[in-house]
Amino acid sequence: MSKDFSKTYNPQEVEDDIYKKWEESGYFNPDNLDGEPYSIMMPPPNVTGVLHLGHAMENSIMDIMIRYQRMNGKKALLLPGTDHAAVATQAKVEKILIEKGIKNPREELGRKKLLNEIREYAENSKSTIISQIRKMGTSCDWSRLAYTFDETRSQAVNTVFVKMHEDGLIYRGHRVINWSVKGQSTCSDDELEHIERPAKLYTFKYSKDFPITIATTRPETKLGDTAVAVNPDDKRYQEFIGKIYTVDVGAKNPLEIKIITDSEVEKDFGTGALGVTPAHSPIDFAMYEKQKAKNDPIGLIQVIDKDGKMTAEAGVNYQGLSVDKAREKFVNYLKENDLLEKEEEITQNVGTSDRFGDVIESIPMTQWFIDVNKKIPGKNKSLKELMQEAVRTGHNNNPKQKINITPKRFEETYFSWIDNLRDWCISRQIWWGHQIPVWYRENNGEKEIFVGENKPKEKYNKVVLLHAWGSDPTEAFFPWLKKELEDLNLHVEAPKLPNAENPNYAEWLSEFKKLNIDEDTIVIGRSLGATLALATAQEGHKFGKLIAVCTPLENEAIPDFFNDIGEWKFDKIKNNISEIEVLHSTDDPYIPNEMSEKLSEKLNVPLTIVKKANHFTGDKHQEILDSCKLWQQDPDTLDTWFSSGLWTFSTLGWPEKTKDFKDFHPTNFMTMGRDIIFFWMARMILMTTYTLDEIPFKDVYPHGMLTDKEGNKFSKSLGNAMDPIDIVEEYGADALRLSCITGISPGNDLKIYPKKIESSRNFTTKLWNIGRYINSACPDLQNNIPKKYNLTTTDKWILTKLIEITKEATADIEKYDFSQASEKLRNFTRNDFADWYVEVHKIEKNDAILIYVYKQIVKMWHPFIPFVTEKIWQEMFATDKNNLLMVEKWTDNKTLKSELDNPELENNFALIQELIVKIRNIRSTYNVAINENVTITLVNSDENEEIKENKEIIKKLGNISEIKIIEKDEIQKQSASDVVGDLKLYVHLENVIDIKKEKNRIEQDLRKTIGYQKGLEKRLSSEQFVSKAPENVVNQERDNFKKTQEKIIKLEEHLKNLS
RNA sequence: GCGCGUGUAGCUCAGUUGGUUAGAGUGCUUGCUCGACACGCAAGAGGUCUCAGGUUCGAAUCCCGACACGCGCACCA
Repeated sequence: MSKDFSKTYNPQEVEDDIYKKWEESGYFNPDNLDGEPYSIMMPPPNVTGVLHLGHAMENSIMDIMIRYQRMNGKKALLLPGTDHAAVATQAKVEKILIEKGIKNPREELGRKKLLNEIREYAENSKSTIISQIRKMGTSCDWSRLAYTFDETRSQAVNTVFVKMHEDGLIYRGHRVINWSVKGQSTCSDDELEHIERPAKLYTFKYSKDFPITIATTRPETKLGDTAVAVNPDDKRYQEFIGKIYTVDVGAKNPLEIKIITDSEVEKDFGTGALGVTPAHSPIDFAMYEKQKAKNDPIGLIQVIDKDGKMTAEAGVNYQGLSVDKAREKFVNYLKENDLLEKEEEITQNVGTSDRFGDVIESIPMTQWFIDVNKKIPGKNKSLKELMQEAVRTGHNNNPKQKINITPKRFEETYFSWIDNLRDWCISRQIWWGHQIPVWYRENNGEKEIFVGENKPKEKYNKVVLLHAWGSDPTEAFFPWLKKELEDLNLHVEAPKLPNAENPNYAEWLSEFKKLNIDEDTIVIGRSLGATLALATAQEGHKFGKLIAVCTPLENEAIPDFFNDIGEWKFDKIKNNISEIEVLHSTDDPYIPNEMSEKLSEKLNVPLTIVKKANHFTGDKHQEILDSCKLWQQDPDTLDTWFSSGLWTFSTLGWPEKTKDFKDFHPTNFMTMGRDIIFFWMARMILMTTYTLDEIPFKDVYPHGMLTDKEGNKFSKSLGNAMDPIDIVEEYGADALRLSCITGISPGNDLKIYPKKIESSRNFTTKLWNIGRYINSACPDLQNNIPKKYNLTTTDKWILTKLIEITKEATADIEKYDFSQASEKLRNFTRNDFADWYVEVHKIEKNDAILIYVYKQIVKMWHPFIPFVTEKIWQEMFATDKNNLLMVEKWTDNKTLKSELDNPELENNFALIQELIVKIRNIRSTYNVAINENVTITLVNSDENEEIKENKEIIKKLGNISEIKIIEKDEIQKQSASDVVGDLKLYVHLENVIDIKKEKNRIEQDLRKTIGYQKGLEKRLSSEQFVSKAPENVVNQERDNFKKTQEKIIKLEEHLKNLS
């Protein structure tokens, strides 16, 4: 095998090849693995751009788990995917378009074009994300790649929506919702970001003779007040309760203010009375509903509209004003009328939209909601209760279906969130997302509604738009219409008929015949366009429906045209067109009303008069669309978390009954940013327990956020953003991965900075270089430990440690303590194996043990730093080119012990180590150069066998030329001395010994030792300690005392001899 | 306001059920090319474990309080 060991490991040169090799092996795909299934669904990154460091951490965590499980013989699946991220992506693309100069993308582009723009952006982003995930070495199964907005996932969304609707859990309701004026959409309670800002609190009366003073920070909303609420126990206001006062504050109508009670009102805050504005405050709206339930209703007046402007209800003085202007004006009104009592500066928390950044307005609207409190049919449990149960006792109280959250404290956070949870508003007015699977149509004045997984079948599926006078229908004829119709997924043709000046019937007819018009077609024609359609029907051309708008049957200006049509035969027309509607616009400047009247009369169909069918205005008029009698899908889209909530099972092909679903659900492990516990984790639990009657995952690990060294979150605006790919390119993916998990503790933030990454990189190089040494020092790398072998002290020591560390690292990974695991492995690899065992190997040359331990180390490191370990494996240990480390067996403690087959491992190496360190210390103190010969004398009174056995090691590592061992202590002149366990050490330093320095050194040691001994003495002389502390502790301390005593004697002796 | 987390070496963090003289990485000092590694090796300095109280024979660890920082939640009109 070729050995490719460069001096430093170059990740840039090997990572891509290694990843390719893994991918081609097929082992990313669990279908090619055996064993028990183990699954993790990757939290799908938003297609709003590129991955950031947080994703790198998430990928590291998941990949450690999946590689570890794969090496443990599991059928391991890490399923990758991306999230269309509804509002986030649309907001992002709109921002880009605005920067490009498109002022109002929604209006200027329309639904279809804007969606195309977003789609294009999303696709780009997706492919970037995928390549980034590859770069990080994540071993996910690309053959199962999913996207929240693809066909399969959309099917799951619709299926769940319909099921919830059937169960009455999804309803359409008119309620106060959170409205972003800037985004022109609702948002859920969780999408609000509360920010603190200074505000003014105004205390005032509605009118001079109104008996109660109230306070508010939003005076302009007071134009919509319908009640004043006081605490039922408040003595001050008893006499007013139930009374209605009519006040005129300048709104359209005088306000009818009813005095009501509500225990939520705090007596001690402000005046203890609260002006109730049901339309513009969720709390006030709740009061409105409570009053309604009590059969003591209060009014609801909407004074702010969707654009953040005052409505007509607010009165002529306010209508059309912005909220801020109206506030100013209203406060002025109060001042002028001497109604304002107080004006105070306070700080206030306002909810802002987390995506659009503007202050959220509370507005009453009809929206779709998920009822979290209603009992699910057949369950006697609400969605809230399902969510609680899964984490508290297990789904259906089954402990095996219990979700464990690491760290545990997040369980409380989760429960308190559920306690405060209100019905979830799921409809959004943005376009990028799953359109709500509800269709409406107008049928004979009746609104029909259809809720289903797929669009109901249309009667007609094609539309042809015809205009007159050679105009381009897409420009002159209702410019919006083509777009609207196409948005309904219809095939639309809009041909321009020739010869504008003098329309020629024969010519038009031949053009008409080229069109693909049949019984599935609706023809919408205005003026001569419609006339032409009638004429062709008369000639025998059959089609589905004609909507004739302002249609002339004769025209003096172009007699030839009508002459060529000939005599109208209305019976024939009616036979060939299955449905006809006649519309006339009141302000069409060209076609007189009578024409349409005549047509409707002749055809015996009603004439519909519409406003503004003027082809020059482009104003929408719903009548034409309604006339098509098409199913129109609810234009709203679903909250993005609706689809994310289905992620653990929609990714497995549900609602199809797939094998994947059977094998891999519930998933074993899930991780996500701590910040989306509510958004996502909670929603997955809700959706999955409801839909599948099982939990989505067994263990969930919400991780903290990555920050820079100062603890700031990474962000573009702060300018501290680090691109994970830049890091991969500079330091390698392994270094990035290792940095992302060293120092994490569950749920806490983690600081990451270049020095840390460098340090991780240095470690991977270290691991590589150990391999490089072994590769050059050991002739046979396939050398296995022989059946019979004699272990030296060092062998025993390193194997004992290996067993210990294997046990601990395994346990740490099992409990998701990745940092602990890697830290232990790092210390073992560097401080024990490299610094000591490898050095000893240079003397003892026990290749088999060296290789064995190294192999285990490389295996254990693989989940953390897969590239360098795989490369080492390929260079050193792979038995053939298909042998990959990624599917080698993770060695657990049990197999390790049986492989070693040596029960008598023990640790006697510590003494040797200490001795060597002391020798080095003395050498260093006296600046003894390496090439200078130094000899030592050891007083080995207790005949420590290890010393004799390991003389060579002491010599080599301590750089000693000779060791003399004596049994009885004799004063060694011209030497430095120390005490190591039972041993006394003399380092002979004939020419360099400095009595003063040596005295200092010993005295310092002595001082420390005596201090320690005194502490021991105190403890041991305390009767309390001796009688109450456990025996083993007391004995240990006694033993320590004895040893310390001996050490002190030796040190004192030496000190005496020095003087 | 309520809740949670954190506070240990200059910096970033470990520290198991309380039990010797509190550890690692990094930085710092000193010395080094000894069979791989200067992205390295060796030796060393560096800590009132935020503060105050309590429980205990014994506290970085458990309890109570204070302070600082961070985060989450909240309807103070």
